Amino acid sequence: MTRGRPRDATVADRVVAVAGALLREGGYAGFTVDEVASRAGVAKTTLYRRWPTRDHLVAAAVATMLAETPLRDTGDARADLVRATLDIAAGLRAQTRALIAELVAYGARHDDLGSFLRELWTQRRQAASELIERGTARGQLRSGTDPAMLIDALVGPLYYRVLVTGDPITDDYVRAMADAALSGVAGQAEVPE
Amino acid sequence: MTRGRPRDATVADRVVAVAGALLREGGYAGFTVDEVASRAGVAKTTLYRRWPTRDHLVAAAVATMLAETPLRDTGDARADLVRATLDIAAGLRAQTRALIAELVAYGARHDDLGSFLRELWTQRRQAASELIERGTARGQLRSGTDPAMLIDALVGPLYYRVLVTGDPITDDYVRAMADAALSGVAGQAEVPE
Amino acid sequence: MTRGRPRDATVADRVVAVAGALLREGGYAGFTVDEVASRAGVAKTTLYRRWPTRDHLVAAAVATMLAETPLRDTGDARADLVRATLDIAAGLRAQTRALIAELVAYGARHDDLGSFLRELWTQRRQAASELIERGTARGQLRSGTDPAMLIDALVGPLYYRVLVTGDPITDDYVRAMADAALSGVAGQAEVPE
Amino acid sequence: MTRGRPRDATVADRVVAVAGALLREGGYAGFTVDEVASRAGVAKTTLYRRWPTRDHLVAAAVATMLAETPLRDTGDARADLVRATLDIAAGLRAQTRALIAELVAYGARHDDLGSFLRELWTQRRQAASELIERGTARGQLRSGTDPAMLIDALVGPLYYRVLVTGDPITDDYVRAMADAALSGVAGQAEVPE
DNA sequence: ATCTAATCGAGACGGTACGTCGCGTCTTGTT
DNA sequence: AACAAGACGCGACGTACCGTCTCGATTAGAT
Repeated sequence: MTRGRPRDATVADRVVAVAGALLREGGYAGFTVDEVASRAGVAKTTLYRRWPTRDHLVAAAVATMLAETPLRDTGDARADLVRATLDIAAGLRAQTRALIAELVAYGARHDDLGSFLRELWTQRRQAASELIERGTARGQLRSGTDPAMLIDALVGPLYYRVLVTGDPITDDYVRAMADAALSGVAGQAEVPE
Repeated sequence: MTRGRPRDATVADRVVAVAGALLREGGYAGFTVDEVASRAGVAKTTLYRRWPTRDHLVAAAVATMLAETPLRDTGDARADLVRATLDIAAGLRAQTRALIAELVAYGARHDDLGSFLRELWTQRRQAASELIERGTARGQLRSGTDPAMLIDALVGPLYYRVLVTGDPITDDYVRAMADAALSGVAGQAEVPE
Repeated sequence: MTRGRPRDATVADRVVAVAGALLREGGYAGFTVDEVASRAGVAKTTLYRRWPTRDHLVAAAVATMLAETPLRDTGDARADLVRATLDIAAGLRAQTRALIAELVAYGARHDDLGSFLRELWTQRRQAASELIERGTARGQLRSGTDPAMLIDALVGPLYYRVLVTGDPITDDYVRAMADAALSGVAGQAEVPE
Repeated sequence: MTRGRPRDATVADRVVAVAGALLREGGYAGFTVDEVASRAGVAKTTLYRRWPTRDHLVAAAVATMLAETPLRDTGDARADLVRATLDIAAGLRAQTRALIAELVAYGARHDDLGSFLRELWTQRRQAASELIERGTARGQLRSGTDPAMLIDALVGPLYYRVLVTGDPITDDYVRAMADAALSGVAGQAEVPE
């Protein structure tokens, strides 16, 4: 029973695309509502009708930028985890350090964006946790392995390097780190090359 | 080339103190250059003579907030490392998540700040590296341990939790993680970079 | 090309009124854009959208302060001219010397203001010129009278006293001066320019 | 019994020269104490020791800029006055309109500069007055001529054109105006070509 | 076919902070 | 003492962005 002019469905797509581009170009600081509106050929009013705040818009843009890297369960938990870690590393390398850092920062400060991002990450961790548990059940990982800790051990160093030290994350580094984590946290099995 | 009136040494201290206080009170958003200047009893001009940007000032304030956690070498490398990691965890817990994240973000975006911060962190990592090497020489850590990787494995998960997931960092968590890292990474062969 | 929200017509009036008041109170020095905005209940942004510079605003204010002295043509050109000159003198006396001088100074320095003001003055001179020509046609002024020179002779000394010497302009002075000009200049042949 | 280092006599000259140059370049607005000091190779302190205010410095600079055009008494009062008026017109043409206007404006606003300038002008008017009185005594000007009014009639239109209308001041204009003034204010004698 | 109501583009508006500029004072070491 | 150098307090300037508002012009479903 809705009346009046219907919303233009193309607006959201255009805006989010522009927003993402701006974020990549100039980071959070170079991201201006006016600029987004202008580039997307959209009035600010229209924009604020959909996203109540600049940060909401940022969140929307980021969500589409963080493409889901699917987590496959091939039956070999170790190989799958290494594979997934390599994917994450590749994703981190693809983005600007600055953008990731700023997202983290603003996520920490603004609850809107923060809870949104945390939920996004939680989803992925959940999938990984289940994969780990299946691996543990199959005896591929040491029994008693805490999934959360294993994930931290695998992914933590990557974010640490990206955000804090700025050191590069080579695939070799990722493999070595993953092997160590899987031996240390996950068990004593010899490390397969 | 005479010097002119020397800079008032007390200014920096006062300003940084006030800036830190403001940051703790209201975070990045509640941090105003005018307010800092006014509370510190300093002209904005004077302030901008030392820190060219609001962000530089923020960084300076946060840098002093990250208190030096001394790294002791008692002869027991494992125990010292666990101790140091616990200290770092305590330091992270003491700060607001947001502040650390924002500091990281500035460092990523602004090169001068970034190199300043990276150097700050590099210093600490250097000290830890030497401790690890001495421990390896004493046979307390597996030979061939790559210090950088060990440090990443110890500290990375902490920052990851603080910055990304927001999960709490209990001492038990730190100990478990450290044990895993020391068994896992400490036994790995050097990783070519 | 639609128009967007129309400008609030009351803004200009309020602002100019406040600006004039401030000028009268404290002169050019006591005139602050912030203060004008605040007293007029207007954002500084709005203010700068109309007047690109403090000086433009000052000019606008002063321009409205120079009230239109209507020039009547009663049929007696001599009497009308003396009357008008007395009115101008009264207007000059009413203003602060400084304001008029500053207005003139801005006009001299900034071309946009200058042409604006010059046009304003030209309008009045035009009306006076026509009156003079009608008077000449009626034989009340010597034939061949150059209107521009007559006006200069009538008004010039007034501005000179106000701006340069600071001597007072009594009505007697104005009358004597006008008589002299009307006998002297009004009888001169046209001056080639 | 003065002790200590004597003042550097060359300072004043250098400073005033630089100040004058700056005034001519950018007018009152483009005149900065810091810039003067820097260009003159002088410390601001030194500068403020001599001129307590920016305006005092401006006044000093202007004083040297307004070169005295000597007023000669050849025995022919009419010719001498026309000659002097032409000199003044030439002087006005030589300066930037803007600078003259600004001097007038700031003279009107700031008493320091104002009284200084007024005294400067008064001196000249005094000389002219005496010349007029001698001319009157010699019967070359109508008896009862008010010197002040005659001067106003001669010079007023010039300043008016320069400051207000912006119209040019040709020598023909000056002569015609002077003749008219001398006939109107000074007497009925026929106008010599 | 018209009425009606929501949407859209455009841009003005209030607000808050930013970083800059100039003035006149001060505090050094030097001559 | 006077000087060069330059830090300092102060106050205003003009700009940038945010989120709200008020317009006129669309654009469809309801009447």
